[in-house]
Amino acid sequence: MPGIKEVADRAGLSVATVSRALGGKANVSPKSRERARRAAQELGFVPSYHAASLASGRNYNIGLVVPYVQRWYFASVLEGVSETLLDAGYDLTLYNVGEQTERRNSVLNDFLLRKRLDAVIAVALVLSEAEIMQLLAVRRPLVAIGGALPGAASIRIDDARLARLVTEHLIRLGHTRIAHMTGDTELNRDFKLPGIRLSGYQAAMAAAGLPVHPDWQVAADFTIQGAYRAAKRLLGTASERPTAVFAASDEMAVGTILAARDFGLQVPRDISVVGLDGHELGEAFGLTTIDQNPRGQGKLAATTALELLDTAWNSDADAAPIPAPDYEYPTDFVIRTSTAIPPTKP
Amino acid sequence: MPGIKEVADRAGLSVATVSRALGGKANVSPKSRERARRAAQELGFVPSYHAASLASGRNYNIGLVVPYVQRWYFASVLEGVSETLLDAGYDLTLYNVGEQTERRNSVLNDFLLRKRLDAVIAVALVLSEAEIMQLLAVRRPLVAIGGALPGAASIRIDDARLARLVTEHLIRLGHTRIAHMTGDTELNRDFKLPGIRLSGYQAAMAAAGLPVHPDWQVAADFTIQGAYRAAKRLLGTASERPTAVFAASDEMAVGTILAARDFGLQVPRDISVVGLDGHELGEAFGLTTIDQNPRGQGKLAATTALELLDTAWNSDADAAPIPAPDYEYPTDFVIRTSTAIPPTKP
DNA sequence: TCAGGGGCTGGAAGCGCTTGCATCCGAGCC
DNA sequence: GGCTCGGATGCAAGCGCTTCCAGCCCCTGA
Repeated sequence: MPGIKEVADRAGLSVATVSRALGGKANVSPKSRERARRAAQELGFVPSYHAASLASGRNYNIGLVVPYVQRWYFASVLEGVSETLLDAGYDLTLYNVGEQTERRNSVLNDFLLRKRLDAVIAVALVLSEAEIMQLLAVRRPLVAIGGALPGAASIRIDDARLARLVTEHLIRLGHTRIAHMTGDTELNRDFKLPGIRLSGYQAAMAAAGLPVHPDWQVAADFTIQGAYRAAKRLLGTASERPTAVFAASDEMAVGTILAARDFGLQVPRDISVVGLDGHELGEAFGLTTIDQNPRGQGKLAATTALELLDTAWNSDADAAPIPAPDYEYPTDFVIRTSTAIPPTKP
Repeated sequence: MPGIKEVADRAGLSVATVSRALGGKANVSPKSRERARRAAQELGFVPSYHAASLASGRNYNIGLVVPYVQRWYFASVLEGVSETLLDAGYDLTLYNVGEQTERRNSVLNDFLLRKRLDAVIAVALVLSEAEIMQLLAVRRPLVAIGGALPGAASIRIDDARLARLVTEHLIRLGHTRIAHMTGDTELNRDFKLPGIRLSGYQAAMAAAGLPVHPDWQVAADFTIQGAYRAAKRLLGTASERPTAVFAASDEMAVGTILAARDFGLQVPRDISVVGLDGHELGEAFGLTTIDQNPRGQGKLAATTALELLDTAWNSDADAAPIPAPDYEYPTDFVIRTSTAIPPTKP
């Protein structure tokens, strides 16, 4: 495998000049640059990232921490981040930490801090203050999506407000018996999202003076199949069946629609269903939802991380800490055909 | 940030001994090892991966190349790989290359060869012989899943045989008008899987002497929503409606079931549907399918890569190339309630 | 004409580890 | 008791780059 030395020899230049030439640095004559390029090309030279990182302190590698790659939201964020980073010539190191706190911690300690990541993007990650301090102490950009981390840059949507919005949509249509399918937090107590969306629902109901029957709050695991089972319970046994369901995710909304169909209920004639996410599947089900475009959020997060890195590298090491931006990502209320006025009493 | 030098000073040992102690190498007295450990602990020392890699040639980093993280199959493989690697203390560098050949190539050239990956796991990746040579030339383990690469280790299932199996299941039930929903290869001509499963279907039909009506072969993009649209075309316009559909993936099978329901067709009374994959969603739909456990395949692929690395590092650099194992992953025929005997003619 | 200055270049010092080699020491042996 | 042997240790040479710094050359302006 050729090293930069071989390239230098072949180009008739010094190692230093070749390094500058290939690295796009200034102070290299066009002629030398071209010679270096050609020599590298001919030898099939590929610089060693490790050596370059060691010498320069830059890694061109950003870490992404997600709890569940399998789920639509996280996979979408991942996709967005991946695309942006790939285009920028950065590597993406993925930490799919799952719900086990233990693994999450070992990831934080053993990996994130090992000086090989330039920045970290954390999706729906809840950290203790000490952990955040630890991460910020290494002076690397930290970007949070789907759950802010104090001190870190963040891309977020106002989940409480959006949850309230969709609930109000149902209320405005005339519904009074509105159920909510929330997220299961048994497996991961750190996962705050379900609680936030739930609070938006409750706020809207309270503001409208509507009762929330305990049976109308069910929990599922954010998957279609989980929601399907939960909705069967909801629609099968609720003493007074709700006329509308707000599911905390589109996948769960779809599961709910499927369960409703199984009971012979027509959506939206007999029951209205709304979700919140913007899942591609929503269209096939005519699902009314709010599109939060997680892929776009991922792209924005990656861009933000890259920008922060740029600023960091172009400023003094002892300069004031860079202020971390906080973006509220725009969302889109998509009204389709899964919502309508409630059925008139038979 | 403390370096190994600080640890050595604090422990009253040499840098060399500390390195050996923390690296778990032999020839270190228990006492020194303990002292080194404690000093490292107290200083919060974290070794620099780059320096270690540069010096040792090991990266503790494995690359995973997938076309679409968003899809169930790939996300599942990713999950399996990720879990195994995390447990082994390895990093996972993800390359979500998408369908663009251009990006795929730049990934191969600029990233994979940059000496920072110990091994590469490629999912459903089709490479030219030259590309494979290039990858193997760097003498790093290469493991393929979902599409073998000549010369590389591979984890695979016999897609043609399995496709034939599910088709035969329908034939055995008495179906003669069996449609097939295949994969869309427009976006990515490299994606061979749809063709292979299609051939299994055709083989089974031919062997049974059954006709394959041109209208009975439709294509979709492997998503529920895509299959839903395609199935609407299939079931809406087919001159003679099929009594059974074999969808090339579970997601497409689900889309087909949804479309059938929209036409007032009951599954399996009016129409039988089978998939092939083992998607978690299958259970909620009573889907008959073959479970190929991609998560398990991912775990096996990671394990294989780690084993190959072990062997490589414990053998001479000039030793004979390590034979690449080829595993056929076991599958599981899951018969549920989406298949039954065909309806009797009205 | 000559000093000054800026653009290029190359030498060499690291970056922070790992590891081959030489050294040292204590235990076991004759 | 002297000698051998092997485990434990430290020294120092890298790993393959980047970048500081000094030096060179040539162009400009006085």
